[in-house]
Amino acid sequence: MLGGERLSGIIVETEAYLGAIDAAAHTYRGRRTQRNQSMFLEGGHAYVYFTYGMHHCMNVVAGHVDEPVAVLIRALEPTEGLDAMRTLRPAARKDTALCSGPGKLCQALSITRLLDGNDLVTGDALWIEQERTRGLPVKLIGVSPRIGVAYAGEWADKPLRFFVLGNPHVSRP
DNA sequence: CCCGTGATTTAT
DNA sequence: TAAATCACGGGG
Repeated sequence: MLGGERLSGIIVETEAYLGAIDAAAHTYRGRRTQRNQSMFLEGGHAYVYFTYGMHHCMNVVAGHVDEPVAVLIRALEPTEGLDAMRTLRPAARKDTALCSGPGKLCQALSITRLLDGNDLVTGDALWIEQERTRGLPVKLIGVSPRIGVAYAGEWADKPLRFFVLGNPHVSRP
């Protein structure tokens, strides 16, 4: 929600981060810091962090308490509040550039660290609902290695990115 | 391709 | 305390 208006989209691209064993995860080897502490919450909470001096990224915590696994939301197909999103993201020249990346979608929906740790099930500022007008056939789910984790050794190549095949709002095919 | 930008982490 | 890093995005 932003100023009483609802900004929303359908999740079309995600990546899984598997906790202490995953060299690409912020919680690799059980690291627990001020930044990543919300990854240790019960599943259904948000983990929002700030990086590169200008971008935010949003994750959905996916494990139980002290089991720090999460799903990074990498792209949305925007559905409500497109005009507000265009204002929030002046650099986006086409609507497919509004939410086609983890930093982009946070800018488009005004998601910042202020929302870190929020409950995405019961929240009224930031939440996730089941998408109920369109199903997604399993055959339309693409799988690939994760993006931007080349430093992670063997974990760099694991097939942990999932996206909707052919959807133009995905960050890259 | 290269660069901004600054919080966070990791090394002294 | 200091240096390096970074789950990115925009512009050339």
